[in-house]
Amino acid sequence: MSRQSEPSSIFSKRLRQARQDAGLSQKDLGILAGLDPFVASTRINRYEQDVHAPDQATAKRLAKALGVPLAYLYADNERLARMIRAFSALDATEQDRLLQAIEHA
Amino acid sequence: MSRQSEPSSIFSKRLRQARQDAGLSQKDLGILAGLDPFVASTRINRYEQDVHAPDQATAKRLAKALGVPLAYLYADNERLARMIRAFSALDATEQDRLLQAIEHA
DNA sequence: AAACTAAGAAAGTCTTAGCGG
DNA sequence: CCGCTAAGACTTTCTTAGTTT
Repeated sequence: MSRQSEPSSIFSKRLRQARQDAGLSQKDLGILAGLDPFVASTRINRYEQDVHAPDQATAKRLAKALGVPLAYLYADNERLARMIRAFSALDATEQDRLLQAIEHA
Repeated sequence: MSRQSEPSSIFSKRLRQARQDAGLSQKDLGILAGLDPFVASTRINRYEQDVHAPDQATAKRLAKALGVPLAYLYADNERLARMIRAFSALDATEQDRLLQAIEHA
């Protein structure tokens, strides 16, 4: 991961965006996700800067702490990102109804 | 990553599922994704068994080779997985129409 | 307080060289 | 051909200890 002058990864950008939307500091997000308070700030910072990438278990805990589906953190275009968040806010019945509609379009 | 008797990660399961749906061998998928042919089979195998996890750049190339959005490989429930695939098959106009409908539900 | 960084310690992945179905 | 695996080489992340805004 992480070459010098590359654009930030999708994950990095979505993570920062979602954290700021949630009004959390880097440290607070890390703690919420179950990281040791002494390392929380450093680790979240490195993820957002795309210097390091978390393993899948950590990514899952971050998504949970942020109240977004894990898949949202990997959505590589804005429409898909919006769709994932909106869809996850629906209840099961509405999700099923929507799937029927889309899959038979 | 990877403890002995844990269930496979979301990524592992979706990767295998998508590869089999595409009718590819582990080796062929790896080659399609740009891996060195000499290591392709081993690496895809390790990803599917959740022994190792690829970096984000590799995950992105795998998704592309499989014809699914990167986010699909991280969808942690079946409804969301189906939604991501169906949505990504729509053209931009239809995606926008759908977003309007969902976000104002 | 919040965001950020360097560097050694620690933990991970990758390549090579295979086995068995 | 296909799926799978061990182990040393190699590469990455993590913790500590800070600086900067």
